[in-house]
Amino acid sequence: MPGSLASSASSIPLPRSFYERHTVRVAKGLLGKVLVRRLGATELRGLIVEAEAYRGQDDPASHAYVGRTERNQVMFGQPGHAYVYFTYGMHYCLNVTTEPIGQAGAVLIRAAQPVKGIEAMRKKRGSDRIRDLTNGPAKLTEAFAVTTALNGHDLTTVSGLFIAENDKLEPFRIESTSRIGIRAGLDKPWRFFIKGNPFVSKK
DNA sequence: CTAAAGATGTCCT
DNA sequence: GGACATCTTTAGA
Repeated sequence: MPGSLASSASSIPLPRSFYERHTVRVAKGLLGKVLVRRLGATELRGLIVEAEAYRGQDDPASHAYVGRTERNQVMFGQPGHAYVYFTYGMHYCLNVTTEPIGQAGAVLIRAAQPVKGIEAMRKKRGSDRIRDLTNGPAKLTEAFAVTTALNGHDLTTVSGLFIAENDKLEPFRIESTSRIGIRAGLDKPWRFFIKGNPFVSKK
């Protein structure tokens, strides 16, 4: 698969400074980066193709809109950590924290393009179709075995879960829409995805 | 293919 | 008690 969008060998985590910025900027910046999951001898990799920005007081769609609570506290903490929550009684969602300490912010990773460990993802998902493996926030966490056990996990060191730069990435265009599955804050176009990528959720 | 509805646990008022 | 940053299955065109 030389030259393909999916090829990447980097295992260097993105630095803290990448995350310590305005959440919208981080959300756009994460497109094309590589989500890496290490489970013993198995390594899973996925190219991030869709993400949403959630901020704090100025964002009625955010968990942090109501202020600091036990669930959302990691959104207020150090940038570059995983914020994982459980929703709809059966699903997990993976976010990465943004903005300086004390300021709430997180980016929801909504979809990825499987790059490595596809067979392992198939087993976890119980699905044959590659396109259905990671084309949605809860599908992605299931394929990557992400649960609240990883809530607060630091993503800036090589470990069981981190995000790396992509070595060989073809140019792409970013498209934006309002965020999915929310009632408030629909005016903000804070959902970003790689235009034309088949692994983007919805359509 | 689209649309509708059910499953199910946790958070927060 | 209501809402929920979702997915799957089923029914129908």
